[in-house]
Amino acid sequence: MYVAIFSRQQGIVAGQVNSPAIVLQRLTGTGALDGAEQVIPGGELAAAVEALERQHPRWVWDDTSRWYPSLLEARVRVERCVDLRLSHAILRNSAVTARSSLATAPACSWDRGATEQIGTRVQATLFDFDIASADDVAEDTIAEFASQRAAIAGAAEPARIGLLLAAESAGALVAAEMMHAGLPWRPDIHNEILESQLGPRPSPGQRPSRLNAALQRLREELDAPTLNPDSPSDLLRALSAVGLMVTSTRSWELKKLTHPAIQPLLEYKKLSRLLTANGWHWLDTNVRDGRFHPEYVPGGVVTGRWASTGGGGALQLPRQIRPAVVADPGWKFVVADASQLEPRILAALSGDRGMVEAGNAGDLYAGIVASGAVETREQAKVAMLGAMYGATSGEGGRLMPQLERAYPRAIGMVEAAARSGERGEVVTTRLGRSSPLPGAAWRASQAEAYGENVTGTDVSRARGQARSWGRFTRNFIVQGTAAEWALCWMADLRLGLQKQAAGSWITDSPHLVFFMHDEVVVHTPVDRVGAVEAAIRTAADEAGYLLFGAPPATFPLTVATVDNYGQAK
DNA sequence: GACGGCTCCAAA
DNA sequence: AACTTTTGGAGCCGTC
Repeated sequence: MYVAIFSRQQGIVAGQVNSPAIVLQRLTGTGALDGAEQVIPGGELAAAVEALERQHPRWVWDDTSRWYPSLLEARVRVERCVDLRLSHAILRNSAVTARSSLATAPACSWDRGATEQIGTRVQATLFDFDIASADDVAEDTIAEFASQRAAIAGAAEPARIGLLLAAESAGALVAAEMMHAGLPWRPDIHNEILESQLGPRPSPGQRPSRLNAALQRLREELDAPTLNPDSPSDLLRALSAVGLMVTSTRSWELKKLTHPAIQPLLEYKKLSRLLTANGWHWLDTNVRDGRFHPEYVPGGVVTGRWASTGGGGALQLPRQIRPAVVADPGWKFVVADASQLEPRILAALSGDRGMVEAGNAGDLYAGIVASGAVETREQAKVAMLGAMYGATSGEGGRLMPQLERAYPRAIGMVEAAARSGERGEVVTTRLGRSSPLPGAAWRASQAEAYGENVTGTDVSRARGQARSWGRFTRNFIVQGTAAEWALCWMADLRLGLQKQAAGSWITDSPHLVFFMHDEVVVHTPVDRVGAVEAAIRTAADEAGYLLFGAPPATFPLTVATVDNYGQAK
């Protein structure tokens, strides 16, 4: 059962605008109307959704981030939804629905970004006096749903793309729920970490004492009393003045040098990073009432990974400050990450039995060594990374022929994806997310390399760009399919936890509080730890099954039950 | 003063 | 000089 939900301007009389009404409309699986619409005042939305939710509908709405946060504020949770905006983005680009009307139609409002859409559409509903355009926006929801269902039905394997859209939509629900719940955060412990590294919190505009000390030592050693180490050009000049010839000021580059200035410089960089990225200012602006509320952006990365935005930097949370993530009294964190996810995904995706078996022994890299393909675990690791990223030189590149002999199907698959990208073609993940086409500049420079009056520079630049796009498409199939696995994992885990919760509110029972590409954190009462761990493992098995069918490929987890996030790995 | 490009670094 | 992917954010710096 599907229920579309959208707003409609009602009772517009000679320039007088009432508050918008909400329309609920039951739909069939093809998007046909199923019964009469229900029109309710905006203020009764939460109650109406809560009542209908008992029938377990799949809510069809334009944008989860527009509807769900206010429902959660009213303590109303939904089980399932169709996020039309996220689904549209996938269907518009996917090779498996390329011939659908949805994909061949001209660009429309569904092709616009989330923020832009919110800005224009909400404005249109609230303030636009033109009744026709207001109604267009509302009715659009049902038409779009029907168009999407037709596109799915027309795909060669509707189940796969259908699963992807369900998982993507479930991910949007998870993101909203995690934003709502927040990640438990102890400002006092965060402050202790900052003070132990930087010194006491300085007054505004002042440098912390330890940072200042490092800066003064650096200036002395370089004999540069006004040096600003935050300015790369300033720093390069000062370094070369004392005979240190470097072309960049990256830390790993500086570590190779021997000079009394290097230690305070690296110290300055480390402390400065901590202060600017996760210092007191970050704490003041991102943590309130003991919770960090990061802003996730599902589908924010071309490969299907999530992005985050809003200054919190949720997906780059440094290990250094994770000890400030502390479970509530009587609660624990169950932290689980999918071990060696991407290489395992490649093994399963390509159906390379040898590589799957190497992984099923436990440690995939050790399994590769055991097969005789390479000599050390470290070699196995750089070789696999090289295969997935497209290393051409260094040890990774050098080991590729050996790896290819041992695992021809796996390596053949990423090589084929790279060649497709170099030709300017799209590649597609297991469930049907396709890579974007390269831009006009890329095409122009490729065409130019085959034209007249070409110089060697033109050709080598074009080839370089082609290889670069090939590395992107090579990685796309692996990173994108891994993201699909993670979405299925999280979607199934969410439902598993919800089932266990037996009707209690999200934050009163075990719930997801953090997600980072291949890792989840569940905040749970101590006595529920065992059941949570079981749900996490069941969900991982289910994700593997959904993507690749019955084993052989397994996706083992590393699970830790901890009081603070810093204790996990 | 706004803006974009650049460098650097955090994560997976 | 590097030669391996995807991101977000802070600060610098030149341009408008």
